Amino acid sequence: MKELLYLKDEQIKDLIEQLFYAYRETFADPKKILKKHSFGIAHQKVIHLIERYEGITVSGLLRKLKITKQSLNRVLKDLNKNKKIITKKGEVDSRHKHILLNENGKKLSNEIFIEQKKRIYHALKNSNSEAVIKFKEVLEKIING
Amino acid sequence: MKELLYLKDEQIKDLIEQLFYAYRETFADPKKILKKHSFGIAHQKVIHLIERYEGITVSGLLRKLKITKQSLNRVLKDLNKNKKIITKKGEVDSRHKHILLNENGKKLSNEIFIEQKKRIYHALKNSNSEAVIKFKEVLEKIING
DNA sequence: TATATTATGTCAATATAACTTACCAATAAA
DNA sequence: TTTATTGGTAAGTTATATTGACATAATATA
Repeated sequence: MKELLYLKDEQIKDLIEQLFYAYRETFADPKKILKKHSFGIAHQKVIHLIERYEGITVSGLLRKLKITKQSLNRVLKDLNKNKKIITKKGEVDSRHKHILLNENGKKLSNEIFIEQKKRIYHALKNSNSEAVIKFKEVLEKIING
Repeated sequence: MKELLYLKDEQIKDLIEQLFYAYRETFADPKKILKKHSFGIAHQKVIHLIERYEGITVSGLLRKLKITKQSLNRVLKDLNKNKKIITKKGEVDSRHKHILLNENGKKLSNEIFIEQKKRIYHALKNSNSEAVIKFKEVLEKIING
């Protein structure tokens, strides 16, 4: 039977640690830009999701972020007050509130992405396409338990 | 010239998002165990590092965690009060304080790891060794900017 | 139609993890 | 001897999130 070195505890611990560093660094990169707008990592994540899932509802955000609505509401209020988002009442189900970035928000979203992109871009550029595919595959498996 | 699909913005955004989910889920798994000891994710990270780098110094932890010493000190005090760690004055440089887990701490560290391991283990088990190697390679590149 | 559920919002209090600024003592290095 | 490093501490603040309770409107279901 083949020895599965990468299933050894030390390897797994190493991976857990690296996952932490990779997450932290990736999400720390746009800090300065956020600070200029008095925003933090919570706003960053919400902006990211609104950009990617245009028209996402409040409950949609809650499911993705896994935070309480009180917590999310603070962030949405900030984004609203600073004129980064607009909302639209659901046409089918008028309880739904769909959230979108306005021009101002799109601009900020892009500034954030430019900063965050650098690190990932360089990492992927220095890897081959197969490595990137494998990387995403493993990530996916980690997420889905 | 070859189209590098994985370098497209949408792919990079996807990856950023997945990195967040993977980190969050991985570090959320041992929550219940930590709660039993009135510890949080900050304690979890410190315990992890002390276990992996036995005898690590305070400044060593600070470099890895990238937090302030006031913040770290709160955690170390908690771990001390709850008899999870011991400290040793440096023999070469007596300014250094080396931190180690005692039996109690090792036991807790292991309980935490068992929970955290499941998710990663299954992800790796369902990937081939090459995928795992590639995964770590890309992670490393992300960390090192 | 009456009732239950869902989606959203809000108030109040609390917790966790971090921060800033400042200062101090011991030790080691230049 | 001056300077830098290592560690500790005090006081106050901020960011993000929590719990629990309550409220309104809209939709779904019995």
